[in-house]
Amino acid sequence: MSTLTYAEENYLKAIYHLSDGGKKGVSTNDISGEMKTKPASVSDMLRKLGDKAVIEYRKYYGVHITEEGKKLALQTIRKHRLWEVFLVEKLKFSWDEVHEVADELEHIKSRILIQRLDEYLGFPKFDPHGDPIPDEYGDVRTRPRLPLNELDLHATGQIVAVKDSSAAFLRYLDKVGAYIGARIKVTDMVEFDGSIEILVDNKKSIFMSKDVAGNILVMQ
Amino acid sequence: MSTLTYAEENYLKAIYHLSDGGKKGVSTNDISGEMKTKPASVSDMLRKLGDKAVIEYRKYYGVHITEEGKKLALQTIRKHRLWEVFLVEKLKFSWDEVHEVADELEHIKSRILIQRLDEYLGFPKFDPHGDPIPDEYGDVRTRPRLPLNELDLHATGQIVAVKDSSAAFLRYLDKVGAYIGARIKVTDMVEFDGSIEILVDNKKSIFMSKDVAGNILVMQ
DNA sequence: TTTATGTTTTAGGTATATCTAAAATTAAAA
DNA sequence: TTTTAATTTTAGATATACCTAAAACATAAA
Ligand SMILES: [Mn+2]
Ligand SMILES: [Mn+2]
Ligand SMILES: [Mn+2]
Ligand SMILES: [Mn+2]
Repeated sequence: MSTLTYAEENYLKAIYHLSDGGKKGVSTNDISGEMKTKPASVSDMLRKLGDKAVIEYRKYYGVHITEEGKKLALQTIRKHRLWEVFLVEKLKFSWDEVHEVADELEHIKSRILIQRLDEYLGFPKFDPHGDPIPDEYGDVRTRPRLPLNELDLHATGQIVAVKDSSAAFLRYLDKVGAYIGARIKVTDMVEFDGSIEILVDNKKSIFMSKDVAGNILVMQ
Repeated sequence: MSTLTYAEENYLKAIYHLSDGGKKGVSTNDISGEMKTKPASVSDMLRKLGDKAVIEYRKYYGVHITEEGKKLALQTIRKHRLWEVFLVEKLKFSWDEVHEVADELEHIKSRILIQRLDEYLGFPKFDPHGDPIPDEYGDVRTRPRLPLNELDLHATGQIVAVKDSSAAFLRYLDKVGAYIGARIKVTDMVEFDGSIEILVDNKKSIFMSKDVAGNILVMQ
């Protein structure tokens, strides 16, 4: 099992996410957009990742992640999400501040560090954005979840994650009082633009656009 | 204030240590030995560090660290030592396991991270090896300390730090029962080779070579 | 004061990770 | 089926961080 550089880890993680966990192929342009590097740089990197057998690369036809690549990507994701939990739970970061720092911390190479961190945090199963934390072996316990805008009128559910975890979106959620774990009920729907009104914890009413609702994931 | 790469931070830290905190000049060969890179690579790096004005570099005559360089080196040292405290105090690492990991963690760029970590750890003043942790502004509270082998017979003191913090030496100290904070008394001295016997906490007697004693720092 | 030795620098090369500009390829439109 | 447009790759640069081998330099020894 060859070891990856920081840049290779970042690309592989991007490919894993873009491929929806290895289900779809991913194009050079998609990766370029995600990584904010030029398509020419992506082509270079894909050749290298192909040589290391973490992706299957057919020129001009995009890439698929291999089993080995999936395993390595999940290790990086595990580290990223554990560090996010640490930052929020222990260092009192807010959930919109953790991403950049975790993007650096995820590359620290030490098996024992991650094992001890996991233990120290009480073996958390989800990160501050509701995303599942893979275990040591790369197993992810997924739970069924769907975008809030797909709920029927009067349906109830619980907010379990966000699709968009940009600082701007997370701060907006803080402002209106939506949070992971909140119990919600759809109290109104506007046919015209798909915007909805929800009741949070049987207390607070929030009105939101379809766009916002589409980035909130709920469990029914 | 230009920003440094990981490699530049590592070299600057080495130069700071080798120069005894900026007091002495440092040679290319010394740096080469410390960094385990070739002298030719060191010359390259010195030119770059000179351009960034963190050292004063006169070809063939070694380098001196500048005020700006000292400040930056102390920031890296601060981060290194805070992470070491975290690893030992929170993640239950032993003091001989923390160095390599802290050598990676020290490069994470986030002011707020270090502030919060410092706070979370209770603003520690010394790392697990007894070395002082510089504050945000690079101020170091030093305390007078001398090698144990320089103590007179029957003198008392307290172990406050180790000079050599290699895993082998630290594990040896664990084995014989010497630790930071221990109160000691020199109970015997062998003229011939400088080896000594000390009494730890008025309980345990330890016999050690001059070499070992020279790597233990005490406060009287 | 010249020579020898050790130290340091330069010259030139490799590997990673990026870029721009040009060429190649695929896929869509005419 | 040919042309066009979009995508992707290659070619050639740049920057960092290392290397080996050769040249330059400082200093200690003769
Ligand atoms: Mn990253
Ligand atoms: Mn997250
Ligand atoms: Mn380091
Ligand atoms: Mn230390």
